[in-house]
Amino acid sequence: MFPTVPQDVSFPELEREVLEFWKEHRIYEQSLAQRQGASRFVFYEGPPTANGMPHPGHCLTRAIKDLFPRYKTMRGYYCERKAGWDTHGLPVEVEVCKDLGIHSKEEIEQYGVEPFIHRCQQSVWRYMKEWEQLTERLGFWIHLDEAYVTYHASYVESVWWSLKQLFDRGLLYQGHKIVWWWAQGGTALSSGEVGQGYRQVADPSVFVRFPLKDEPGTSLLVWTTTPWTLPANQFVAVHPDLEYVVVEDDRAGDRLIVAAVLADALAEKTKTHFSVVRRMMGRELVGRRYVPPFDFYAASSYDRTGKLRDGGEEPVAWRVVAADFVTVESGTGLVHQAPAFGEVDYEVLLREQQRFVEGEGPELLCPVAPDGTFTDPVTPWKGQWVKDADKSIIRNLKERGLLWHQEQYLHDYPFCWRAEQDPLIQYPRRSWFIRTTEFREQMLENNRHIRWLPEHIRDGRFGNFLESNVDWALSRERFWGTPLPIWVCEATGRMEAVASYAELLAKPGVKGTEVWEEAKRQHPELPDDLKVHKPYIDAVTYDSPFQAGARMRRVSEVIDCWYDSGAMPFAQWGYPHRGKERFTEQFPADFISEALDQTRGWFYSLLAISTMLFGPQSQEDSGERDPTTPMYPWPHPYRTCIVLGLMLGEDGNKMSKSKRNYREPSEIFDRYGADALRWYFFANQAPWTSIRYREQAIRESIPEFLLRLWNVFSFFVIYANIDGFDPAERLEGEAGQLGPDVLARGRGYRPLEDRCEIDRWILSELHQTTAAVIEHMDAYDNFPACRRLHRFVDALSNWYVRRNRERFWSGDVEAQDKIDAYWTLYEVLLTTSKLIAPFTPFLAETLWRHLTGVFGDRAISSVHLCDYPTPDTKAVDATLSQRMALLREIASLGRAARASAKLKVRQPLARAEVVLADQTHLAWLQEHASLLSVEINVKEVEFTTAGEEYIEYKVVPNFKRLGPKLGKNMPKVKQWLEQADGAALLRQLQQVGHVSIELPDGTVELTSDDIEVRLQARSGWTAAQGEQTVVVLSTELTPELIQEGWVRDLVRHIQERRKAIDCDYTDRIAIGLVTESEEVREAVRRHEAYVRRETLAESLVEEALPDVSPVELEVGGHKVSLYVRRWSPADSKQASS
RNA sequence: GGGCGCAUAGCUCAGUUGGUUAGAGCGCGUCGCUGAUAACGACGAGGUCCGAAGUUCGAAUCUUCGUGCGCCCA
Repeated sequence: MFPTVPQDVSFPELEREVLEFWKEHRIYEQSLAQRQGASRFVFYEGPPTANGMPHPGHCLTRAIKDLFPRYKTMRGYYCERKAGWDTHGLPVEVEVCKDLGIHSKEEIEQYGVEPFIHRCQQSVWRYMKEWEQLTERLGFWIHLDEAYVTYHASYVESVWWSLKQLFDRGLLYQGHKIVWWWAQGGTALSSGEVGQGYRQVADPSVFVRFPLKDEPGTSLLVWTTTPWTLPANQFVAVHPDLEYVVVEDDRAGDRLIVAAVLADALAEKTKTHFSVVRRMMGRELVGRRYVPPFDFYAASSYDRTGKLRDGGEEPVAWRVVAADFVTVESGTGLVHQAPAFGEVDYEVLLREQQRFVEGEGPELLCPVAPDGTFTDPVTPWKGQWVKDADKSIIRNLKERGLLWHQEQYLHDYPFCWRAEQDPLIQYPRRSWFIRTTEFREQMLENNRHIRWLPEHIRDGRFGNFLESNVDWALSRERFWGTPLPIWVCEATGRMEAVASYAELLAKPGVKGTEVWEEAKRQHPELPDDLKVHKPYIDAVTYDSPFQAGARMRRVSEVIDCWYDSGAMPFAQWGYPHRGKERFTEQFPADFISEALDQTRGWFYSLLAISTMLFGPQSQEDSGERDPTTPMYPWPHPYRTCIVLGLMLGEDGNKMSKSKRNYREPSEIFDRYGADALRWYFFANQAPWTSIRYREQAIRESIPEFLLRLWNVFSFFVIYANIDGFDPAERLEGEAGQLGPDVLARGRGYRPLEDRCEIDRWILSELHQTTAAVIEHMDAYDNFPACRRLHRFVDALSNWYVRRNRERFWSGDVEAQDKIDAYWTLYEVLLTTSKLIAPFTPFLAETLWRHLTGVFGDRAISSVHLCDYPTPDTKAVDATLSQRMALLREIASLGRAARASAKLKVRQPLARAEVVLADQTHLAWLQEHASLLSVEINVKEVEFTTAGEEYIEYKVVPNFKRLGPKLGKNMPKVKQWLEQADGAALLRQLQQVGHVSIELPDGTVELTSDDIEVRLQARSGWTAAQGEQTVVVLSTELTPELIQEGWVRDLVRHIQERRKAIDCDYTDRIAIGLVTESEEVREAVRRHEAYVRRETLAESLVEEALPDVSPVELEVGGHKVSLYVRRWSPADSKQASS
């Protein structure tokens, strides 16, 4: 006996049982163990941060990450799944600062770096439990207890090793980076933080004359909203392809140069008039020298020149340069450049520096201290906060006659998100860079070998990003991160990188390790991982190899945590200090997947680091590639990457907790279950389309798929139990995975070819589905795979079971046809549970365990330990599938025809005539008329291809075939066919084999392959038409047919009563019928056997049953009182006596 | 401002190499079926396939331009 299937199934409840089963029997571990030694399928987990709560978007990522490893495992691969956590970085520091109620770097230092770091380390795990619960509840199989953690010492040391490689190859260098700087707090802000602090303010907007050096009386008119940056001016930028004009200002009488299109608007500003003197393109201005607004620097070096790389000399600064970013949206078309205080300006400086021989080009001029006050040589405002100096600077310009115009300008400007009064400024900081630009070509080449899904990421978003690669700004002036492992000689400034803590300890004259030892003594609970972190690592110094007596001290920075995550292919194993073998086995990854926002994040950091480390030596590396570091062919470190779309909330906005536009994942699991959520993700759209999270759609995946399959399963169990069909009792010995080979040993299991057509059909569908699912999944395309599964379950439920009910519920228990039906459905259900296992692992497991439990230990205990089914091409019968599809279409037309005649299906009809466009399947359909007659409840079905009585033939060209042949004549042929007599045409085709059409430019011969026949029902018939078929119904009703309809109505009412009085499927009943209608009584008498068979009635009497309350019905317009009660053993005795 | 993507039924989305009746689910209405079925089936209403131009015998599909939205960057 199969375990009884619960009446009201609760998927969440079943899933909890499955989770317990998996845990108790370590199914995941077993699934791995049994693939030990098989080819590997390598998966990398992109580490989430447990510092924030997981939301439905994370469920999608984790569901996809689970799907393919499960699939590949069932397909025979060995797929390890090591979890990971991203633990470093500013977000963690910010959380801790929030708790402490502090903000600035200074405040952190006051609080103490040491206790601060301790708090960071603890804060990392804030939502760990939620993440682990979600992971497990979703059914994401991954080794959580062996997760890699980016702050762990072994991880940090791996990162150090990689950085030392880069350092030794000359790929790490120091430069400037222009950052958004909070001067009062002494800290840079991340782009996220800057984004939060924008607000609209009015700033001074000034138009300043920069007189041309060699053309007295003519000035560049330059615009800026940050007057305080004017003392640091180094260039003026123009757009090379923009037209500029020299104008005479009627008011002032001097000449100005501005962008041509802006001239009028500018004149308007000062109510003056410009007369154009001369026109020129921006590029003609390039190189012209001007007098800067202040001479703090120019006084001493205005005439300084430098040697250019391609020969010649040029003044280093205060000249016009070309730049594409110049626009005419506002200002004058000439842009003041202060490279110290603008990121774009700084790029201009870098570009200029590139043109000069090293050391000869312009230097960065920065007369502002980190606290935001002016320094030397800007003596007049020295010590003043730059923003406060604006007014005084403007006054100064005015006094010297350089200020052409001044106004207020409303724009968005960032302020510190915590200290709202403090405007941020762009400010240069010393920073460490990785020379990634030198690997641009290699990264692009590597990228070309990656399989991206969707494809456009490769040449689109990601490719473009690589094209415009800039050096990776690696360092962060923060506290909680991987310390940059570079030690500097305090005397010579020379540096070296260190690859591990052990290497550091082995240095001569090491001191400072006691700081950590002391901390550990005081707080024994501190994890040892902290010793490689600030502040402990900063205390470690050693003797300089560069100068006797000098010490080596670590630089103060930590690194960008994106570098951490990109190092995971080797750092997760602690490579190369340990785990060499693990690394080699698990590199590169076959598959990774994250959301689109990772293009510039993890996808990039992985690719960049791997390309530099494990790719060939770049031509410009100044050092030597370490020969012990392996080199890999492209692509690495990942071969396939599914880029998931972003998930929006219910309202179409970004998911946000405060907007409550989504429900917590845990609640979704409780309401609908993990399978419902997973199926919603997998089966509703390609994973890379951005999706709108819809709870309704999650709910719908239950009836649409899960429940539909469940009902088929429940149907099978109910009848198998009633009939005592027990596969375990029919099958001796080992049952294993219960594949076709095993089932074939079952008693009564007949080879496919002996079974009836509909059994062969559903198995053919099953194998076709299997083949298609495998094909799609091998291409990482879960969406079409799910559609095929969905279609199959629909066919199973709505055709196979529906059309085979009688086989299950009537007849001899041992009849071969019935046994065939059981074996067929059993096999289909088993295979289906394997097919869906990677997608909806819980339902699959429940089905499997219910279906195979009867075998006890003889069968594999979990579907996830089975192999994925393989299609048997011999079982596939494409013609049969096609024919059955046609039959289903005809049935559907039959129902449509009934509906249009308002004849309900319970009313039997005498005849249906099916007219077909061609006779290909005619004979087959005739053989299956009975299937149809039951389905649409007609006594007789006839098929014909000659139905001119009911229909008209319309002949249309086969466009796909004829198009290339006929070309421009296509419309003429179409028209000709439209006008022709379809029936005559068909006759001619059948008899002669072709028709000839005369066209102005020749004759066209058409065979029957060149045309398609469409049918159109003639009016006046109860008919429904498809493209190739018309179904015509005979609507004439005889008294016999009407009576039969009544009886079927009655049977339905009785069945409803059975349900209402809670009868078991096999319970017998007694029926009493009381009606005044002799016609109804006669109908019942005539069909008594049928009624009793259908309703399992032991007795059927024309009187009231004692002690039973009747239900009042109407049958064919006649009142009927119906009495139904359960038949009891006592009744049997009475009856027999 | 640049890059990438998206735009198809009231809603959420499919639509295979261009082929002539553009589909599904949900929702709505009508009818039906049901002793596996919180189901299911049929029918109906609902579409300028974002707009314009082009290529083609033929365009939701290819090209160009434009509009709107999203994301990333500036």
